[in-house]
Amino acid sequence: MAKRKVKKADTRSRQRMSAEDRKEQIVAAAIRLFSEHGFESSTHDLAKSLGVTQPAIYRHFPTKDDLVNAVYERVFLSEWRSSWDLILADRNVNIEDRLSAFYTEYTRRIFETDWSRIYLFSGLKRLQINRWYVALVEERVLGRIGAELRIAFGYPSAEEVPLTAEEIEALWLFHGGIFYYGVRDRVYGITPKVDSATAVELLARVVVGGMRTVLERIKFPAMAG
Amino acid sequence: MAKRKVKKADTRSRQRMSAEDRKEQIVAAAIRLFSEHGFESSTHDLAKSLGVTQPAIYRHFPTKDDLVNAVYERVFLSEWRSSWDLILADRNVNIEDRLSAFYTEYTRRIFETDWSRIYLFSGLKRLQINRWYVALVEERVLGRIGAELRIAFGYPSAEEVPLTAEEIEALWLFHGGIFYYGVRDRVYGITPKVDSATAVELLARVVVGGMRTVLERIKFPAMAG
DNA sequence: AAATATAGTTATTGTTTGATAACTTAGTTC
DNA sequence: GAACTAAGTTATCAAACAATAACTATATTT
Repeated sequence: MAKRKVKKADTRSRQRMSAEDRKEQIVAAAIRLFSEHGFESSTHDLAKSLGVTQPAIYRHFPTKDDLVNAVYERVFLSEWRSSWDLILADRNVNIEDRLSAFYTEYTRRIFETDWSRIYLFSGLKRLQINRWYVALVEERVLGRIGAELRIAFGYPSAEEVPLTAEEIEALWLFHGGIFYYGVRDRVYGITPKVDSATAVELLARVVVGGMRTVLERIKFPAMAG
Repeated sequence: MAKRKVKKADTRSRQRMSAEDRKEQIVAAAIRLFSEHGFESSTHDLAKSLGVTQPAIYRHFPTKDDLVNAVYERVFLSEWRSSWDLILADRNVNIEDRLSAFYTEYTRRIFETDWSRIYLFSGLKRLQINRWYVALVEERVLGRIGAELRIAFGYPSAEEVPLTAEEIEALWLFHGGIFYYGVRDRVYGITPKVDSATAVELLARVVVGGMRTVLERIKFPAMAG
């Protein structure tokens, strides 16, 4: 990988890659480039970063749009780790520690520089894929956390009394809060004063403290007194 | 404004604007265009939206970059309302209501579609202006709120014991949370299930509940017990 | 009403961009 | 080892872009 650049002018001895490998490599380089300069980055620059000519990209992707879509898929459709669900569901652990453990894992993904920047670049286009992702978070993260908090605090379960819009929205405040920690760091390039582990601990703490206050003010029909 | 388009071909009767007015008009149109499609929007499209030719813009702005900077200034340097400071400082009102009132006013600005989208577009460029704005928020919003919470909860004042990095970061979680409410709505185009007034009320509630928990765990040197 | 200043136009330029066509050569198949 | 496949190149294109030059016509000044 480092050696190729040396034999720059001598195209005769250039290594050729399998279509599959090259395609992967192009997507990976595109993610790096797009996350830094947006999806308007030129295919010429992309090719340069790979040490190939610009038409070479068009052998693997019919249009630039196809490449962009491949980037979306690679970034957003990277599989949802089922271990994340398990962390939240483990009632042997207290809820604050579960939240801390979950967000430690989850932020490992969303705090990746590439991930958060690509997410915002695409979000600004109001794409369907962002709507889909937001719905996913609401269902698999916030819905789960909301349900566990109900149990932890001794309120009716989410099966008995579905989570209210206020509960979900309050959970969005916290979720958005930790996401925005990553935005300040990775997107704006402003290093926060506390490291991400501390931020996650703080998050777990304020979720518990804050949601207790939210739940106190909800009138649950089936409750005594 | 509506009439001009009719006499399209007849340049003889076109109204001319003063340089000052036209400059204002161009900036206003640029904010609309850039907030929707980013700063890479073409000067041709901008001119079209104004019903003038593209070189006309270059009479008022030497380069596109100068226009972009004019947009930054207009969006970010819109004056800081001193009434915002007063709302937070009024100790005759309980802290939750103050927070609610403050964020009602503050979100009126940051939830403007133009504002939040331009903010993110420029943030993705890691511009100095975003660093400056983040520092402003930290000082004039979070610093103030943190200080008032200390008083409200009976802890040592921020003058006696400066706010800790954890306190500021916890306040960032909430602030980022409400900002992200606006992002979901205005940037991604996904309408949240509760309106912004409710979101602000929830915010005030969880700030009070959450920060109480955060402050409980801080060891204040001068405290008895 | 002539002279001056200037907002806006038409026409054009040099670059950058996504994309295509025709060719070359590295690797594989028989 | 000849024939074939396909990864990659060179050369080129048309459209879109920021920017400039030269001109036109509308105000304002005198």
